Amino acid sequence: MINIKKILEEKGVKPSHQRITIMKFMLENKIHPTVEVIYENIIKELPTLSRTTVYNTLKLFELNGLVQPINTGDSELHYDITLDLHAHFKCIECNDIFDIDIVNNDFLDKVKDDGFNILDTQIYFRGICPKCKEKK
Amino acid sequence: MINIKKILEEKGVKPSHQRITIMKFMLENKIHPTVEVIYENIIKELPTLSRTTVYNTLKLFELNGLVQPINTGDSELHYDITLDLHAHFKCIECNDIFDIDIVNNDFLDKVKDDGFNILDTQIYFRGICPKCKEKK
DNA sequence: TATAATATTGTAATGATTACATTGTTGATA
DNA sequence: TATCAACAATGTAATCATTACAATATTATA
Ligand SMILES: [Mn+2]
Ligand SMILES: [Mn+2]
Ligand SMILES: [Zn+2]
Ligand SMILES: [Zn+2]
Repeated sequence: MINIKKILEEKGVKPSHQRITIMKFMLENKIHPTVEVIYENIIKELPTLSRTTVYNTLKLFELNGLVQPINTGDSELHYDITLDLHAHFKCIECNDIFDIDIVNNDFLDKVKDDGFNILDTQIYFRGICPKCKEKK
Repeated sequence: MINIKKILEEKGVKPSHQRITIMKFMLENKIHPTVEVIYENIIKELPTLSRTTVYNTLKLFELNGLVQPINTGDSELHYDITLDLHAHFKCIECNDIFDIDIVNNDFLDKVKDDGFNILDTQIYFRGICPKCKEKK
């Protein structure tokens, strides 16, 4: 049983009821949700929740290194609770976003050697996932 | 001297005056421009040009494999006339977007082996470019 | 030329996100 | 415990890139 309160406090985020509930959802549902998805799932538990609070909270989490934003090119921004370097695969059939391990990151060295100071790396694939491929 | 009309026709795009001018700009300025940047640069030459036409034209180019959209996470979409697989580096100081060669793409094989059918690959770095790094 | 097909234009609508003002909550202090 | 300040949550209005749509212009065809 993880202590969500402690996780927030360690990053300097005051653990309000809403923030704890949102962080709990992120930790228990690693599906790269959008603000809307988070809102729809939590509103049952927190009937007075405002969409603005979800927007504010995710931005606050991002600012304090608790989540990272994932831009898949569609209109809504996704958020990822997993912070270590990994790629994403978005299936155009089922719309799921899969985590893809990066086995070796030698390709970063080449960029650094060329004098670029890398602060963030995003690798993103679009295509058809194994499950949807089989269905056809 | 390249024949822009032919480039468009080969992809099944009728070479109107506006489309030729926009394609010419893309070919002569490989800066990953946004719709707004394209519009601001071409309006001098085509005073009656509408922003909507630029939006429509770029979408048409994209649909016909003449450009690819580049999503850097900021509000506006960028377009790239270079279509072969390469990465992008956006400098947070000067906001320039640099092309980064991908020396080997073995990492794609791993994903394909896992049963994913890749249709598009985007690799994106954020950080500080060599020039801006030197200035500090 | 007449007519149909296509392209361009300008304005209005959309929709995700942000700004802002108000209200609510918490925690320290007297 | 009552007061007060700091902070958080809420709801509505504004923003802004993009798209939808209808009107007009241009081009191609007969
Ligand atoms: Mn992920
Ligand atoms: Mn490029
Ligand atoms: Zn799928
Ligand atoms: Zn720079």
